Amino acid sequence: MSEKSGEGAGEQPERISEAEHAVMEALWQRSPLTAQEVCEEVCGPRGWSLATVKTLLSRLVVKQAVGTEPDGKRFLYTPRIARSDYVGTESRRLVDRLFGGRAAPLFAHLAQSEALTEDDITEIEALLRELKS
Amino acid sequence: MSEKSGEGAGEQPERISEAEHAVMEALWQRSPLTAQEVCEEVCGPRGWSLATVKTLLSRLVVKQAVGTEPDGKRFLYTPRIARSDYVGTESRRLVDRLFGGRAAPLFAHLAQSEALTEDDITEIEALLRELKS
DNA sequence: CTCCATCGTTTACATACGTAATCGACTACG
DNA sequence: CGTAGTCGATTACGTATGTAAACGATGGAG
Repeated sequence: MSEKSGEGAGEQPERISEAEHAVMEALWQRSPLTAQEVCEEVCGPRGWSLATVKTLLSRLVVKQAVGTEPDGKRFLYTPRIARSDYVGTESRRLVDRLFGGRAAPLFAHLAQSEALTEDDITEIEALLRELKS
Repeated sequence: MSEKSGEGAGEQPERISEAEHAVMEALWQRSPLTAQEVCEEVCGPRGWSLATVKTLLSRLVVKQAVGTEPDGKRFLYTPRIARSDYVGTESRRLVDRLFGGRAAPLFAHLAQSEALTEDDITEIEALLRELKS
């Protein structure tokens, strides 16, 4: 029994692609949703057809990123992973890949490239104050 | 003449994949390098063969991310895009995709997920002080 | 001059991703 | 009860990516 059917503990979640992520965002905003409803949220902005959304939803179900609950003849889809977890993983990946795991250089970069607004700075200062207490 | 041969101005650079990025890192560290030398840097850590590195280098040349300079019978490869540009683009993408383009929420997240070390905090404080002057 | 080591290039192939049409089942309407 | 619409599932297909072997040119060793 190498490991296959049991989901055990160390199940590093499968990667969610960019298109799939758009679907996740819709579900994180409001859930459960039907495929139709998800489409109403994302098909317009992305220029997708309902078929595309269905495909993405299936793939997300396979990846265990969303769960289904039968509702009559259709399904209701719900996120199975928290947005904060996803965001955390993705952020970490970037910081690891580009900044050797250190957050300060990322900050420095955003600062230099003027990606930080006045508000950002104010907010970050507040966060820092909070962290020190 | 739709647009094809001329690189004009608005050539948004083609996306660099993760494997390709590892090669770029080697070149950013030291360049120009031969394919062999790049392999010496990355083949070990990633478990790649020289053939793989050659493929990645060619693809990067096509994407205009690295340039070549003949040196006898082989080529010397040099990055054609600055690491800071790449890092900036990738950071921006993440911030846009996950934090609505605002940097502060990213920091809040890193802070909450304990991705910020004491040193990071100290450093960021220093950067903030600098920004305000 | 001949042969081998090496180059870069070409070809290969599996998986992932983006995007969608089609299909079989089922339900609601008439 | 038959039929049209809808649902999830299956199949499709092109490009990107990861990973590498095969190939043809060529330069250096003997």
